[in-house]
Amino acid sequence: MERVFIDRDRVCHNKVIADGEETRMASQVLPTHRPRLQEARCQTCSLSSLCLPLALELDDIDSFDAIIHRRPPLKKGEHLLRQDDPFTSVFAVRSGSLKQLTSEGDGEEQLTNFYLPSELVGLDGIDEQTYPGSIVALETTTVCEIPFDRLDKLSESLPELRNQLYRSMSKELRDDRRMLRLLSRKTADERLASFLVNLSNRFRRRGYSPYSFRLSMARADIGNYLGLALETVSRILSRFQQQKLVAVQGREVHILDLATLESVAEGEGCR
Amino acid sequence: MERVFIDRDRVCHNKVIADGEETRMASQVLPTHRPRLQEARCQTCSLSSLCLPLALELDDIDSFDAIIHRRPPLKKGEHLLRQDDPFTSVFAVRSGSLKQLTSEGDGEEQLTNFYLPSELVGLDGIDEQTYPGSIVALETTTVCEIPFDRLDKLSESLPELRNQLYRSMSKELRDDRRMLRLLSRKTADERLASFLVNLSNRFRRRGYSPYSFRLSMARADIGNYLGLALETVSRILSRFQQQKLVAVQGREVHILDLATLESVAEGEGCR
DNA sequence: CGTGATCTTGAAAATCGTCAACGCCGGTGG
DNA sequence: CCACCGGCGTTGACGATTTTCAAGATCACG
Repeated sequence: MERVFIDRDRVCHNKVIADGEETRMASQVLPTHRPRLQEARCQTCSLSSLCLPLALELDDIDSFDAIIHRRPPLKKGEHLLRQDDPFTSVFAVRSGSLKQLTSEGDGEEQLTNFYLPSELVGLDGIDEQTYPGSIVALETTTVCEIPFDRLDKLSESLPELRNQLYRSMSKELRDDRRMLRLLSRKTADERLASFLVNLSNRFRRRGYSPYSFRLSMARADIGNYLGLALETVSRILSRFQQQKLVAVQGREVHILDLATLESVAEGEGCR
Repeated sequence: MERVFIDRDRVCHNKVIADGEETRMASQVLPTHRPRLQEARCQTCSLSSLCLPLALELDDIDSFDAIIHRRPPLKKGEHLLRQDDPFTSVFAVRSGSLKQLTSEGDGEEQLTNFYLPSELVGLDGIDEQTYPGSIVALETTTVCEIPFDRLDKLSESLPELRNQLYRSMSKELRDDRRMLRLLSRKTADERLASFLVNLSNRFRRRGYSPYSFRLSMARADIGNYLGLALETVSRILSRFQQQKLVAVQGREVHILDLATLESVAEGEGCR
């Protein structure tokens, strides 16, 4: 009756935590003349190798840096923006994490994305000039605001920047397709495994341990995102734990057997 | 036991048929010197108001038109490109329709998108410089090939073109989010209703009847796309027919009660 | 230390998938 | 022209993964 694991296919695209170091830097906004929030510059940002200015020359980074607005940190649960707000900017996550919530008609909200440091928020607002979902901080989170009209203008003269922008959108499209596949063809076990593997990969890319991390989202968020009831998420995590694939307590995750987890995510194993 | 309809929420993003008139124009490729396949120009294309050059001045359309390659029509079942082919171009659908198939690992293929006339194919290949899925014609289909490097170059000097490109990608992102929502939270009935409503809207936008159209895809394709077994698709279409929401015979669809269909898609009605 | 949010676990219900058989349509070939 | 064949679609019955409902347990924060 009970399957050890389940399987069929693979991957997904999700996103989580990582309290970046730069949280400190901007975390207290002094009264009067703002103590150079701006001193956080792209040139010194530890994410610059992952972020939009990735391919730019130093001089060009300066131009790019000049159009950025740093924002005071968002606290857990605060909105960066709300669904249907007019589109003005895209945002790069500096530290912390965000979720995107979309509600249509009356129905409840669908969690359509998690955003981690270096990722761009808001690209899906360009077309209709409004944001298609609300963006909410999962923890203390800092973002860089990039006014889109100025970014567009700048991308005219900086082919590398333009290219990076195209690539960011393209990557998001590709990730979405993976997610479609996950929701359409994967079992609950495969979804959870995919989710964990994806997180692991994203942490690795950012220089964090791919084996130990803290989930910044609740079980309900995970379930909402993966198209599962939160109880199902909980149950399967427990089972993965029994099977020694992971050690989970609360939101702290340790991946014990990444290889097997990957094969579960891919739908190999049984069936 | 049997629910009349089911419901919760709404929308999706899919695509279908419409044998454009320009199919004729390019449909026989004569031997030697090619009978001016090129005579199909953006300036005379009936889709120009929906397609990339949408916002361009006449002169600029000429520049754009100059980089386009027209291709001989694809026959039903033929590949426009295959998954993992190197990314070189994006394609605008002139007539007919296409589907995108993505296979990962060993698993079977997931149908991730349908493409209708005026829509752009291949934008999700920019990032990794390979196409993330195969593109297959659902019927006789003609496309315009747009080499991406030249498009990118041209977009440097044509802000409207650049903008339109951003918007196309952004729209696809937004549609994907809708689709995520569909797969994640909607019942089978809601999915089918969403699918039909979405098709209806897309036909309307293109000047075709939103009430009568022909599906260019098989039930299996619809099921694959919506994350349902093809039997489920069939059953629910039958039920919709009983309920006088639609009249379906084979691939011919007549929408009888669009309003109710929309409310089913939105998840209103019961529950 | 208490209170509410979050998480876990159990049992029952239900939607949907799988298996299977049958019918329809179009095409091909005799 | 008719018959056979294969692809495609329909319908039924059964089974099962997952949801729902419910009750506790644990955690986090004040």
